Amino acid sequence: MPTPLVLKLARVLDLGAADVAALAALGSPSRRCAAGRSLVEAGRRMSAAILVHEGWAVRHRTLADGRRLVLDFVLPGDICDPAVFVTSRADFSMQALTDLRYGLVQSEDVLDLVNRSPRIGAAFWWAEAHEEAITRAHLVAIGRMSAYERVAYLLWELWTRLRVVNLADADGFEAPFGQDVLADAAGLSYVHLSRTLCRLDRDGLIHRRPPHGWRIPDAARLREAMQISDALHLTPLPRRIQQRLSR
Amino acid sequence: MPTPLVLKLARVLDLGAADVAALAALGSPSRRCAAGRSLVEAGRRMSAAILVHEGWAVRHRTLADGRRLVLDFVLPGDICDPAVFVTSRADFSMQALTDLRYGLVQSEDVLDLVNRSPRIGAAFWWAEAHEEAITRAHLVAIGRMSAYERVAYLLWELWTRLRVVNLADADGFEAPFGQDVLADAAGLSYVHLSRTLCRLDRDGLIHRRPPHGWRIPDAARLREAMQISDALHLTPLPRRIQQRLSR
DNA sequence: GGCTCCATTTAACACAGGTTAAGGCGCCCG
DNA sequence: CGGGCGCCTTAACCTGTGTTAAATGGAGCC
Repeated sequence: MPTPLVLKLARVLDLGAADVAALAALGSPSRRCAAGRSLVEAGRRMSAAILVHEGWAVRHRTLADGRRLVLDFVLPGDICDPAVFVTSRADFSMQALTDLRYGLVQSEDVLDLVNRSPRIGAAFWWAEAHEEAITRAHLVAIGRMSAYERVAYLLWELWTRLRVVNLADADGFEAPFGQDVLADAAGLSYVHLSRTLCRLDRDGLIHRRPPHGWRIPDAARLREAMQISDALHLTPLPRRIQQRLSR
Repeated sequence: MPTPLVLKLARVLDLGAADVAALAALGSPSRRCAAGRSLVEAGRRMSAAILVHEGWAVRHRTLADGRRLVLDFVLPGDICDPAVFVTSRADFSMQALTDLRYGLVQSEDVLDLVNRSPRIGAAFWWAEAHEEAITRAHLVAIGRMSAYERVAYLLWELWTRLRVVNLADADGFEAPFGQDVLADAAGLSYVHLSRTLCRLDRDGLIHRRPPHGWRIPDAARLREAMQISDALHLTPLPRRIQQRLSR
């Protein structure tokens, strides 16, 4: 069974057996972290990238008066801050939503890896660019979409990302968090988030199976509701580029 | 006179004369583009990163029904999409706000540069991470700050970034665009943006000198208004990392 | 100087979403 | 089996921001 990171990268890069082995070894030994704990604290100096093997986390940021925004969800196979080594201090916090299994990749090691193997390098680059694309889409959603569209978008994004790493099935997924987290990701109050979910439910765009099940009865209608098109860079790289990586 | 890119990177990395020369040569020959023209169209395949030498641009995204969000401003010294080579299609559009002088760096060349010189590589990495930090801060601003705080934040961000490349002075800057652009960056209607600017003006946080002058009479009070702390990774990299780049 | 054009401001009104508070419901635990 | 506790939902009300439209003001031009 390939690791989630390999699953993700395999759709973008042609990976040889050696690459797969190298990627599978990334972030060992694995460490654990209990649900609710913070792995990264905004403002702290960071010395390693965090590769999540198993479990869910969020990156978020809290304003002086407690208002919080969830920047994104960190899923298995995600590298939180692949560019640590050029980043002086964390500009976000990271918190485990479930018990977590993860690994660290020290800044210096990232640098060496990237320099030594163009393919692993590309993997880190891609991870960084992917993360940025997600953040940009999120920005558009929060900046210009209505609550209804925005929540539809977030659910679709999660579902899409989970399917890539085989953690969702064709008609829905399990998400281990409460509505407060989703509200902070959507930039809504939890009350209005609840209203909005009920509407999506009533309209048949989603179906909730408590406590944590989200079914998507009609993917096409959900996509239609969200006004934005899929642009998470999940398609394979052009051959031209791939060849340059093979040296 | 160092190029804006060099000015920016010099605060993060210790650059030798050779590095400076290499960076100064990036993105030649320079090309021109008239104000208002699009340089990148969302959904198109991109084949080069764009290094802006002179002038202002924005990256933005438009929904099906015309609602638009400005993702960020592209200033001299900024590399738009340093990670092009791992990115399949543009997920944003880019438009010149003024006449522009810029250069292209072909995807394949980025890859070679990055692999050949660890220092130039780090420069691209840093540019990508910096861009992402800006986007994240923007996300927090739009997601959880009031219109007042948010506009204060955007003006402060522009001012800060411009000072890094010597394009602003100690008490303000010139920004060559109308309120509609700023409104799309703040995720507000232009009417409410105008109201908000007037309030900021009345409160003495900013002073506008038409048509394009923005004075900041009291930087401390502006920062106070914005609830968020500077986190654009503009501080030097740790020595430990720098040493690894010198090989 | 007066006209036109464009960007900005003001005004009046509408509505999405926030706030506060109360109610429902399932789940754990005694 | 009953009580209590979290979480989610509903309701009523309030406010910030959007919308539409008209007024103002400055820059260029005749």
